[in-house]
Amino acid sequence: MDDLVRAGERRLRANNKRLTSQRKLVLTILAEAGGHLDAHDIYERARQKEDRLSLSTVYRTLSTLKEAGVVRELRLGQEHHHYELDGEDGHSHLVCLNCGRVIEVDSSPFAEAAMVTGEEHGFQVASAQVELRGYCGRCRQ
Amino acid sequence: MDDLVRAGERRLRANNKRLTSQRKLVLTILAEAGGHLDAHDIYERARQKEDRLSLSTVYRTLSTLKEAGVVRELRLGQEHHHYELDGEDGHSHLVCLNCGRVIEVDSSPFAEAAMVTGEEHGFQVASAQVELRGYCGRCRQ
DNA sequence: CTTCGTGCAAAGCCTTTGCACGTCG
DNA sequence: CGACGTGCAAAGGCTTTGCACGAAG
Repeated sequence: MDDLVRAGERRLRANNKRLTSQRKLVLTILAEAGGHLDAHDIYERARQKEDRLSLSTVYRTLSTLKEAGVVRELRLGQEHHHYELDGEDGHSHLVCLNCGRVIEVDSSPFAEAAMVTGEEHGFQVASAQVELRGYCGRCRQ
Repeated sequence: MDDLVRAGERRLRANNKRLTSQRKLVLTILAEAGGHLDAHDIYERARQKEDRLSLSTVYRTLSTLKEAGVVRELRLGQEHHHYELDGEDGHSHLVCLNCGRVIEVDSSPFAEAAMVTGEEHGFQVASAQVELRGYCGRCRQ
């Protein structure tokens, strides 16, 4: 988990970005959460840690991290964005239409289809985002 | 193409929704476009047809059509939504990170993986949205 | 030191909503 | 006619931006 933070820090350096306390904080929060958070979540958690961090900085930091390839931006059926650390493993999301729960799953089953589809259209695929909507086990009764 | 409009109209009826000139217009525009449009696109095209249609009505109509299962809401890497008629055929999108072009492709290659992934997690998949990001043929040099 | 990042507040964009009027059925 | 849909304008939520101050390298 700390590794993820360090990897992120290294990547910032590689992109000639300064390593500020705010950026470390955002990285740490994302690593601790493990999953998808939105900008406001991050802001709230930062405040609980008694750190100072403005919401604009959260957005700017996320944007920076996204450009540096450290963070991935998601759209999970909500109106606003969610973010998660971009580890080696891509993962997809199952969104329950009833309770709103989001399950993260391995997306390797989709990787091959993505490659094939891309090639058919002369398209070089950099990343795939798969979102499956439906009903989770609990809500299926 | 007219068939799609008629199917949409039938579906509105089935949902006890009135068939107003504005709703017909939105349906027609979506059918003519064949692909993904955002709310503002629809609004602009309506004005070119010299019809009166407010932007709020576009949004309300899209919301109605979405509930009735006539229209599908997409998030194509842009900040805002896009919409398209929900035909039998699902399709996925290839988004070029360089020029922003969006290519629509058949998504049946992903259907099986979606089923399998869903079942593994006790999840009943209702719909899948796949977005591949990368670089299109033109931009690859 | 110089450049880049931050905080604050204000603006921006897309989208939703309240209200009175118009239209469908 | 009566309920539902529309237009307009205003409000709302998330996100971005301008500016002066503060921190990183």
